[in-house]
Amino acid sequence: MPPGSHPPYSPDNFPRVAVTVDVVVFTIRNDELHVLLVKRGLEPFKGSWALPGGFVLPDEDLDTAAARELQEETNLSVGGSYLEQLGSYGTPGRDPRMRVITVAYWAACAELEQPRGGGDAAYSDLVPLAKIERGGIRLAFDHHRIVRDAVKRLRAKLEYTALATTFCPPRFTISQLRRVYETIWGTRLDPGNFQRKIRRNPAFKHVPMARSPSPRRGGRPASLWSVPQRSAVVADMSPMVRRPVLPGEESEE
Amino acid sequence: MPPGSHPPYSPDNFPRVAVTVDVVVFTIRNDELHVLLVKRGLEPFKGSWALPGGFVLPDEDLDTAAARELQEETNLSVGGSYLEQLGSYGTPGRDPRMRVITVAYWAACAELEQPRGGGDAAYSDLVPLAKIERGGIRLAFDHHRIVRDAVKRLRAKLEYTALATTFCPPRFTISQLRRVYETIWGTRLDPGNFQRKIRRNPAFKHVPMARSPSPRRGGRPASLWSVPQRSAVVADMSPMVRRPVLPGEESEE
DNA sequence: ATAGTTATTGTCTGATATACAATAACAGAT
DNA sequence: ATCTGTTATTGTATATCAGACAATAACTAT
Repeated sequence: MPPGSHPPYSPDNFPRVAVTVDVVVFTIRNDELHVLLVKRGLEPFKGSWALPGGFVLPDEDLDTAAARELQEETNLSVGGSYLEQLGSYGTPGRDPRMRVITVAYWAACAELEQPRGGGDAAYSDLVPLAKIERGGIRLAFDHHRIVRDAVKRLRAKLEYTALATTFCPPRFTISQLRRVYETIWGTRLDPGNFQRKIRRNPAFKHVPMARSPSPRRGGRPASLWSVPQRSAVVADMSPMVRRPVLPGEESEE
Repeated sequence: MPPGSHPPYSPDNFPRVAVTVDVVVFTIRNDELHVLLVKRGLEPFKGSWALPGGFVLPDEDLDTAAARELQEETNLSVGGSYLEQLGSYGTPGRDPRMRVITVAYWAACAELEQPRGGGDAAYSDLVPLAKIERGGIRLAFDHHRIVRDAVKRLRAKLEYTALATTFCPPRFTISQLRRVYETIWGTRLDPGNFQRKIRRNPAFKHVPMARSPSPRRGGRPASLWSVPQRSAVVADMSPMVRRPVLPGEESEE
């Protein structure tokens, strides 16, 4: 067979491959970025943490499969969160049993209830990303790489979209939103400049009359904002500049 | 079966899926952006244009499969071009024969020789993107959507990387590079400001002594530049702003 | 009333984009 | 050699914007 030829293209003659979707679900809890993981109950990697995921069903679109996995693991409708395809991973041997190609997705969610281990997962939980990045958690398959890629994309996307709002409730204060940036980027942003940045962006709408509920430790109550157009969340916005972490600033307080 | 359950995960029990890679190969010819297409010789969509692509081989990584397809169709080593995963497309029914999920890639190449129809393609050719965007070409499967997504990504990536250089020879003039931007964005950029922009970027190195060969119709000869670090091609650069097309400017000359 | 805290607005400075003018360095024609 | 046309490159002025940081505003708690 000359190089470049392919096996005949018929339903009975093609390489045997399984296709799954895996989802990197991000949420913020206690001002820390967390990722939803499941503890594997079966070999291989039994007992390791892994990304929630599973087979793409025979008549299911990829996006649908990812939304279903997200739903199954979080009991959260996709409506309130953001879900985006990250990329596909198919290095031979990534699953020791057989050839598995996974289409990875990532999701940004506001406030998740404590996971209860739905689906076929033995157990699931939110794990601080810092712990994963520090290498404190062994992930199954190539899921460490997938998480790394997802975090990179998340951080990049905050710069030029209003995606940070998906980590907030529908109505939020500008400070809450700033906190999201600071948490995910690990930086500190100037409150005044951030304020202007948001107010100048027409995608953000003032919620009239509304004031932030009970400020925790005093302070002027903040006005509430929302992004009425769901589409505006991913629309380009003038870039939010990512400042480097100042030494000693990480461990403040 | 409760909702959220999956079929048992074993080599003999998983949905039957075929996985292919398709590549959107971009190149510039006569100051026009072109896409490499193949004319299908077999049903379905026999006689239609389609993206070059094929099965992922049993022991092949996804990137490798894409590079192989690129190589087969262009006789071009991947070294001289840029290849990146675009995303996966797996809507049920996108291939009428069976469930096929394709991992799409896109590539940017300088100067392709006239395609000769290698691989299993009946015939291949470079087609002006404008013709595709105008709807003047019927593409097989969901390849129209894939091309649209690839173009979007290409245009976006020019803004904040030095990727435009992959459409140029190893040593190029700043005007050549500007032409690439103008061609792909369909805009006109200020020569003076563009010049400064490039010169200020440390990724671009002056080729000492070298002058551009024979200017076509007179004019001061330009100095030559290169991007020595391959990695710098995809490194962030200060954004190149995309200007809207001025009315009547498209059809100038 | 006072101190402490967060929200919001003002101000200043430096960097950068953009428009556009001015030079520089060539080819070709006269 | 001079003049004209063309492209490359440098200058300049204006507007905008980010970033630092000061000043108010509007609360809570004491």
